[in-house]
Amino acid sequence: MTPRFLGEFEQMVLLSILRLKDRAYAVAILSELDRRAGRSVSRGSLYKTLERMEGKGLLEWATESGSPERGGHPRRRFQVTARGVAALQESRAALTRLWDGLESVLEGEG
Amino acid sequence: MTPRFLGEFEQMVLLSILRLKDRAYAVAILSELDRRAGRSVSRGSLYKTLERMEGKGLLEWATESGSPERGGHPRRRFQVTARGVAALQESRAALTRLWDGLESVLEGEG
DNA sequence: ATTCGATGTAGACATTGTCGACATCTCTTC
DNA sequence: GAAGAGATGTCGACAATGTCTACATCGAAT
Repeated sequence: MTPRFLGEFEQMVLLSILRLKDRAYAVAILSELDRRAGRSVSRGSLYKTLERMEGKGLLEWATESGSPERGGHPRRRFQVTARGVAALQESRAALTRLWDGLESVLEGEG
Repeated sequence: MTPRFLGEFEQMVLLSILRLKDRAYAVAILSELDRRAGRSVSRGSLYKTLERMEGKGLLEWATESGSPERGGHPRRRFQVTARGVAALQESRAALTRLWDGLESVLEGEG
């Protein structure tokens, strides 16, 4: 099993977790994705991707027991592993190299 | 059918074509992908992706009749459409927004 | 108990990513 | 002029990702 490349959604999810630091809960990731990347997906989609990436060792989570105000029941806090960070760095480096020199074409908002 | 996002490979292929300008032939794209993104795929993989993106209007091609020195038989020259460029801009903008502020984490080469 | 809001799970299916094998077309070279 | 070789391109199959909807739970407020 070759350590394949990150899918584009996987990349965004990992990035969102990193941004949220210690506040990376599923729902928060969902809204970060929506606000930052204009990407709104269902919870199911997110969880599936989260599970798959856990299987690949790109992220991990800790289950926290019920918190007060909210629904008061356990939820998971996600965290990107060192391996996940490395994968992110590679993806970024590759894209950066491809973008290099194309700024004039790639600028502008559609 | 929602005008979905670009897959990560699609993104790289489009970018390679843009970089090659008027020299975007299949084999050239393949080596650009390899050199710039460290991504080596088979010709079959590339053609499949090219066909699919043509179907989505992200790129187009012109068939050139046999050239001298080479195998002397027709080959296709690819070109990214306005729509493809727009998709590329969106993907880039989304990633940029997610990366913003994470430079310290994303730098370094694994 | 019933409903509600916050979570998480399961199963199904569409889209992308990836190959290897096969088919063609010319130019060489016997 | 048939057999190879090199450059293209085409096909069919299958694995990996992306995506949804429906369903199950738990605790709080009814």
